[in-house]
Amino acid sequence: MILDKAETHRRNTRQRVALLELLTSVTCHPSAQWLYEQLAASCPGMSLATVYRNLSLLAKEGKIRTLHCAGDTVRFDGDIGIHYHVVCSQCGAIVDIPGDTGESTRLCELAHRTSGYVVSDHSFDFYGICPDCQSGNHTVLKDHQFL
Amino acid sequence: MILDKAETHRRNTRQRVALLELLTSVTCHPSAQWLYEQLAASCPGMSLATVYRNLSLLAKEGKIRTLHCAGDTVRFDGDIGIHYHVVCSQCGAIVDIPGDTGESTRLCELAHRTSGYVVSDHSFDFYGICPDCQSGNHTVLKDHQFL
DNA sequence: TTACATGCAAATAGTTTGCTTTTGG
DNA sequence: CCAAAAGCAAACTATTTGCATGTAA
Repeated sequence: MILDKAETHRRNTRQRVALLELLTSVTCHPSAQWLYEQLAASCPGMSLATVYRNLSLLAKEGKIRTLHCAGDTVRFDGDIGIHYHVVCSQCGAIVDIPGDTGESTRLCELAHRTSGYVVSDHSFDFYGICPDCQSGNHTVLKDHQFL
Repeated sequence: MILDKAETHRRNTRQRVALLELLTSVTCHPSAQWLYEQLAASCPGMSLATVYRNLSLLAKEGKIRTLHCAGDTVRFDGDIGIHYHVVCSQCGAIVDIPGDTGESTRLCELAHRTSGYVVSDHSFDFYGICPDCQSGNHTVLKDHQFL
C-alpha cells in the first residue's frame, strides 16, 4: 500500500516482468519455489534468489500480496483486491472467497478501536478440507494443488 | 477440535503441564523459543525440541491454537475461544480483538458454500502498527513484545 | 555509464527427527 | 514394567545474503 519513493528508479527487468505477469495471470496462490520452476523454463538462468527478491519488492510496492495462512511456506497472490481465502489443511490448496469491502472496513475499524493499532491491512482465512481431499483424490502437496 | 483416541494414553509430564500452564496463563502470543526460555528457568534440562513436540500435540488435541499471522515464526495462543488478532508489522506484537460467534459462523458458511471446502476453522488477522511502535518506542522484536 | 539487479553459493533461522535414556501410569 | 516422552545433536527446509558480474535506462 505504501509506495517507496525508490520505486521510481526500479528497473523492469526481464525476470521481474515475467514474475509479475505469471503471478497475476494465475488464479492459484503459488509458493516462490513453484513460481521459480515455472519461470525457469522460459527464463534461462532464472534463479530462486531472484524470485524471492522480486516477490519481496513487489509486495512492498503493494503490487502483490503475501499469504502466511498455509503454514511453513509463504504463498503469493497476484490479486490485490479485497477477498478472503480458504486453505486445505491437507493439501495446502488455497481458493478465493469473495470479500465484502464494507464488512472489511467495519472490522478493521473495530480492530483499531479495540487495540490502538493503526490498521492498514487484514486477512481472513478459513481452514478445512478441499473437495479433492474429501474424496480422497490426493493426500499430499502436489503441483496440481496450485492449479 | 478433533480429539485423537490416542490422547487417552498421553502422559502428563512435568514439561507438558508446565508448558500448557504457562501458555494459558499469559495474554501474549509467544513463539516456541520464548516459551522455551521461560520454562528453562523452572524446568531444569527442558529442551526446545520438547517444547515443539508438545506444542504440536496440544494443537492437535485442540487445547491450544497455532498462529501463522506473524510471518516466519509460528506463534501460539492458549485461548481457544473465538477471537481475532491484530499483528504489529514492525515488532510482531499480537493482541486480541473480541470475536463475534455469529459473524464467524456466517462467514465460515459462506466460505463453505463458495468453495465446497468442509470448513472447520478460521482466523481473522489485522495488520498495522502498535501504539508503542507508533511512538517510536521500539523498532525490533523484543522480549517485551510478548508481554 | 552506473546504480540497480542478477546468479550462484554459502549462510541463517525455524522447526523436525533419530537415537538413547528417562519416566509416568 | 514398558510405551510414551525427554534430551541432545544432527538434519532439513524455506528464505536471505555476500559478492562478482551483467544490464536497463
